[in-house]
Amino acid sequence: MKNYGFTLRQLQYVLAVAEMMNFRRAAERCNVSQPSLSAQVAEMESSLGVPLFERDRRGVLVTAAGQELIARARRVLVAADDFVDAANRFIDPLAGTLRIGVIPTIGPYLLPLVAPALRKAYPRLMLVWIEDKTDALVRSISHGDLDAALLALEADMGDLEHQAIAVDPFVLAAPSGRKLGRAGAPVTMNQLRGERILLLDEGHCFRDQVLEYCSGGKLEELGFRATSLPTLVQMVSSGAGITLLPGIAVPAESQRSQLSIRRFSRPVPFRTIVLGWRRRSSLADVLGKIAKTLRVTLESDRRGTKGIGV
Amino acid sequence: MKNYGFTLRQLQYVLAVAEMMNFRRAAERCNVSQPSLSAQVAEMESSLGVPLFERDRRGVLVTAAGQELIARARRVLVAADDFVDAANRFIDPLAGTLRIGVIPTIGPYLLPLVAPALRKAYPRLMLVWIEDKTDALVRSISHGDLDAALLALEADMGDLEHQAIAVDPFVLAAPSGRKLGRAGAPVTMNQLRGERILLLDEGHCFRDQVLEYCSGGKLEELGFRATSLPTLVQMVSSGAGITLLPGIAVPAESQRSQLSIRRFSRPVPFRTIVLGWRRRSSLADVLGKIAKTLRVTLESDRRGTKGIGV
DNA sequence: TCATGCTGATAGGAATAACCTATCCAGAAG
DNA sequence: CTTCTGGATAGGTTATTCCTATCAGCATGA
Repeated sequence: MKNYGFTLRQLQYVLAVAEMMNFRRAAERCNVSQPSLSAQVAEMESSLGVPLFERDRRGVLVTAAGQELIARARRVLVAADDFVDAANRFIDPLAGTLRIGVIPTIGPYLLPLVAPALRKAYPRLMLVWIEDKTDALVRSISHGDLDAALLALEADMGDLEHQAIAVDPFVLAAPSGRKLGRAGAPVTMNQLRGERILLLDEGHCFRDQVLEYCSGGKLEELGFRATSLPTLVQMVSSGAGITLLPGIAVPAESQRSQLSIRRFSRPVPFRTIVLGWRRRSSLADVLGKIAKTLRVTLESDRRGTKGIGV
Repeated sequence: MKNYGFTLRQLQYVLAVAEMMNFRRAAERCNVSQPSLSAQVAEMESSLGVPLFERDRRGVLVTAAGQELIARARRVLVAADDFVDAANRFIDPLAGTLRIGVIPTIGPYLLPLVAPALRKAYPRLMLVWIEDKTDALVRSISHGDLDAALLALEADMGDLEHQAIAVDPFVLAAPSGRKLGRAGAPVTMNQLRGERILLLDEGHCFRDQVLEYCSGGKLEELGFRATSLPTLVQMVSSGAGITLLPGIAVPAESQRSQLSIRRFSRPVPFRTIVLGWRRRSSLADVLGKIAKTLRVTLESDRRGTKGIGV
């Protein structure tokens, strides 16, 4: 039986240094004295035979070997986290804290709809929601900083396991004066030719989807950034152009008087909202249950308000 | 920064107990005294709050939680192994030992062809070959007992990453007297109807492929087991029936005088020989290089002897 | 120029964890 | 009723990990 020559704690220390790029702050973060941490990191480097950091007087540099090994160290700790999570779930399967990410074009609209149902279904489960763009969330999940995320299936989700929650059709938002085909009839993609289509900021997967669907239209790069859907809608209602909106955002965003919301003709553009998590996460079955709760909640909700669905 | 409450060594101990189903032998395997191991396992259980084993007087039972947690513990250690491997490769990228599995219908025929080239290309690399059936090899890889394996792509390889090495067309082996269509012309699948097709033992992926290709033929379950291709060929040459052979085995197995080897007409049945390894293995790039060496060696070899290829 | 503040490394001693040998206790087998 | 085989317990030793205090190199700013 081989001796690993390093401990989980040493891996934590190395990770902390890599993250903080500073031994003192890393030590603080780990609740140990700086000499202890220094000693452990040095011990680890000598037992591996490879230096991970270059100690310069003004800070820390990560060596090439360090880059590679730190990523693998993180994997070890993610697996270890998973192990303790699994153990805890044997004590109480539906207790503890879940950190769930959600993208900005879903979060503000979906969470109010589902939060009460989740609280009711899992009273001992503390849900923490973190809003960020898809790629940041996916990275956080694989680093073990998040347990799951609500994403659009159509975006690049990396290697996540997932379950569908809802289908979210897109609609057209135009200034209320603007005529597009026969009033009330579904809008076709052709009718968008020549229109100024306003886009969300870069990094939003919803922007990418709109770009793909509207590749025929005249896409407008704006002088300033539309950092959120409310901003975008504000611009549309003041006559700057038209835009697409996810159906889920309509109830909240269509309150504006200057705005006209129109359905698209088939094939209706849409996205699939999914809950995704790390492959082989110990939380997989709890997350599966939560996904189901979300799906059921939204389905029954849809029958009431016609908010989401195709 | 959280405290894991357990050490890598404790995980090793738990794994050893799970494998040996006996504390004393597990301790021996870990080179510690039985009380030390017992104490560490108990310590771990209490810090997790979940018992992993039931100590019965006549041995050890694994609890339900144990089953689940032991699998996850193994993943932690596989990640840790990977970490040390990665570190070692920074010391010398092409040194060390690689344990490579190979299936019985490939090993005896392919290894003699490639071993000299590998020794020449990677003189500081010690290659250990382990022969077993596909599912056992795949399991060993994911347990970290093997680094890679030579398999048929058409079999169920689980979640392995892989690179193709060669395409291996199948041929027909019949007793030399037997007539099938025009002599010398390629044999069609239809001409096999009514023939007694002998099959390899269960568990060989080659058997499954033959079953799939010949689903129209009259497949013979034999009274005794054909545990290897030489056995099978022996039976064919003594007139018990016909069989399919992988092309790679032809040079070695066609020496028998009573045997006639025939090509198939298009579409020629074949398998794809690949080198597969654990996803995100730290050895991925070394294994990639080895795969390339194998591919190149076999290609140049083929141009010489017409052994493999389509 | 010289104090000050920031890096990380070093020294010595205290606390903790891991280990060993010897022994114990309970059930199974002879 | 003894012996064997399972694992748990006791007490002392060794190894590891940690702490505080201090050092050394380099930058900044008075």
